Amino acid sequence: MIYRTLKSIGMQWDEGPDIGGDYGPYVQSERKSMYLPYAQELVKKGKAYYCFCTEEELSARREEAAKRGETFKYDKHCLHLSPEEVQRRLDAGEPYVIRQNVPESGEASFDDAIYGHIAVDCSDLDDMILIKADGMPTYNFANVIDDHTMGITHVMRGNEYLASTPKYNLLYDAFGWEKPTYIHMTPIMRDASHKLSKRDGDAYFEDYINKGYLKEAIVNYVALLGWNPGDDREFFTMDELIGAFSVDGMSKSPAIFDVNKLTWMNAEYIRRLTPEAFTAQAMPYYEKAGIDTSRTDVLCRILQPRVETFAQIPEIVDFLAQLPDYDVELFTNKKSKTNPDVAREVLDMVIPLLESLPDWEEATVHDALMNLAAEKGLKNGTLLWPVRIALAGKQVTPGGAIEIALLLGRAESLKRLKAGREKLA
RNA sequence: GGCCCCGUGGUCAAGCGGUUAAGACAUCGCCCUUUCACGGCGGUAACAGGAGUUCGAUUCUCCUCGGGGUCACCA
Repeated sequence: MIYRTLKSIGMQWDEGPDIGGDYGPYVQSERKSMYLPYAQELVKKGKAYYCFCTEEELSARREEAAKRGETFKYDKHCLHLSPEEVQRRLDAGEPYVIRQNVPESGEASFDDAIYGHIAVDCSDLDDMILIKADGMPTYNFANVIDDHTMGITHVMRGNEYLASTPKYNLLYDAFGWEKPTYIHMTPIMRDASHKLSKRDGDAYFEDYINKGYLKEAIVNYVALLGWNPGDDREFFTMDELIGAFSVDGMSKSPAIFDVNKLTWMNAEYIRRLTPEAFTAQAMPYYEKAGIDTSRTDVLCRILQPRVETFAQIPEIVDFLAQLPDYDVELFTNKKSKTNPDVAREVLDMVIPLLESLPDWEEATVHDALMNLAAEKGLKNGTLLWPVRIALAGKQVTPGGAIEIALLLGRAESLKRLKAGREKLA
């Protein structure tokens, strides 16, 4: 899913398990044999040591410490084993792990591109396990070896690693390796205290796509979470994003994901679509709504400025497919100066007028209706409100009476108008 | 609990010792109008709290409070 998502938004990578590259293998299980020699090198340098303490023993001690309200820290017991004893136990095939030998005092630190200098006291650090009893490296260790052997220069990752990075850097120092540039980033949050998480049921990229959001809008919105370009620009294509990006604009504090603003931005993207692009994106939703698509020009005109996500389309146009069962009270509207009595008179004039029209072109329908209003000295609204209600059977519609008439076509329009007149009888 | 990090309106987010504390979303009002939108104009709304430092703190320091992260033979 991650590959799919990255590809669909146009993100590319130079190497990886899927496309290969010069620094492979890229799958952990295919690399397992390369870590032990590095750990042994550390042992030789006195920066690591063999440990024969069992897991059971350790977890018992950990529990005890927890009971006393203390933080458990390995006491370096096995560091003090004599070389001879270590060799003897190794030869005897006793299970062992290799632990990092963290100095008893001093400071471990690094400089993060966003957070600056991060330092922790070595005395607070535990001698973490580098190689497990099964010979596999722990993530902590593999992470360092992999980054170095793969020639990684910049590490961008979640800031949950902020506190443990100084400890990893002790390893770089022990090997005498150059450290990468670290850029720790805040997570995107659901609310003030929970991060956004697909696992916890939060909607993710593909969910939004399925809800009718445009991928460009999602990328644009998310890019602005935890980063700002240094000016007031808000709309970016991927290329513009690449050009404008700088670590300087990244924020130290987490940002809460606001669907509201995403939705607004999506609406902006929709409005900027060409009519052709809009129609192409909207078509599946037209079909879902079961509406006639012979006038996509009119559909686009009324929907494009109104819709915030494509998924809203079926509900908004449902009345086109089928006239809802509506109440005559809908014909009442104070501002348009209309009520059932007025509506009856209006429909009595409009129906024969529309029946007599030579064609059903927009200009023809429009002019006929407007001229009638002018002739009778009626407000446009007074004439058009009843027509729209009879055509749509709904108080709120996208577009006005004329547009709806065009979408419905002559026969259906007249049928609905007459049905409306019936209701008013 | 120890250690690390963070803290400007409801949300995103400028600000980097002196500002009427930007802008955007949301919200409210007005205008436009053929309903609803779109669009235009305007309003409400913030420096978590307390001590310092300084002529002057949103900005620097410390403490408190709040939130997050991390303390595995998981990654």
